[in-house]
Amino acid sequence: MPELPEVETVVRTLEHQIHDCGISDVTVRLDKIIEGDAEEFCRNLTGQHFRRFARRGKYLLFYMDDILLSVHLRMEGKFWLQKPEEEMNRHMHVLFDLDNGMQLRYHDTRRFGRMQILPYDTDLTHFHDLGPEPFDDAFNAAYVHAFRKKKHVPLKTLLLDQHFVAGIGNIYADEILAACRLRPGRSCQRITREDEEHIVSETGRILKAAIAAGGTTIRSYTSSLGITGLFQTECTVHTMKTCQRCGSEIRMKRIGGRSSYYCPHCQK
DNA sequence: ACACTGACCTGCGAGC
DNA sequence: TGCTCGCAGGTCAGTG
Repeated sequence: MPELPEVETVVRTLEHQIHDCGISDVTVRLDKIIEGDAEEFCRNLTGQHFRRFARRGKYLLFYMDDILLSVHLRMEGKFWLQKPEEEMNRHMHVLFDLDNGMQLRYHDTRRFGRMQILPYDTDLTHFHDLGPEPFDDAFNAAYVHAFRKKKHVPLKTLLLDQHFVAGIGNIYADEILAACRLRPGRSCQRITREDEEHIVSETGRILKAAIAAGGTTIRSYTSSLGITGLFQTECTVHTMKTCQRCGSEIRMKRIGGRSSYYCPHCQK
């Protein structure tokens, strides 16, 4: 369940670990992970180097010598940097042999993740029709106002809409709404200008704090091989039993098919 | 045109 | 103990 902060953590960790590493061979063990032809994918990547590391929404972006590799981890995708002789399991679907003797392994129990080769100069502004990055100036109260006025959905659904803003997932959507004291089921038609400003500021504040928390684990990663996020660090409502602010019992309701946690006392 | 639902997948834990 | 069932959730195709 990697959301923006975890993807950012993975990007930074990999940049630290495999910057400028070359790919000597690629093995695809599960074709469906690859968008397009798997053999062509392997051919295109062989001989390329990991030159630059970036993120757009929940997409990992690896700029190679003259192509772009985009990876979406979806729910359970993870990268492992291991020695080729280390034990393999049935969930390791794509293997990148590196010229430093290590192997970068893509692990995904639920097989939802996807990888794609794109032109180096792919326009990221309209990439997968993603909305603005949460830290971009384009994500401001006026933008929230204009977007939400066209929609008739609960606030939770609005925050999860990647066309609205890129990178928020189920956990942070709940946390942002708790910080704004807004119920996830509240219609996005029925909020104030002040609420719009809160949504912008709390989104930025919470995601930045989460990235900073993810950053602390990067250090522990240097001694470990798995690259996963932490992100259950500072939840106030999501999967909690009682509200951290008032002690009320947290309620769970399904909104837009997702479980949504909120405090009935603090959130209106 | 918009909003909603189910499919994609596997592993895990609750309940019988 | 061993089975079934529901849940976990990001995204998109399909439906109303």
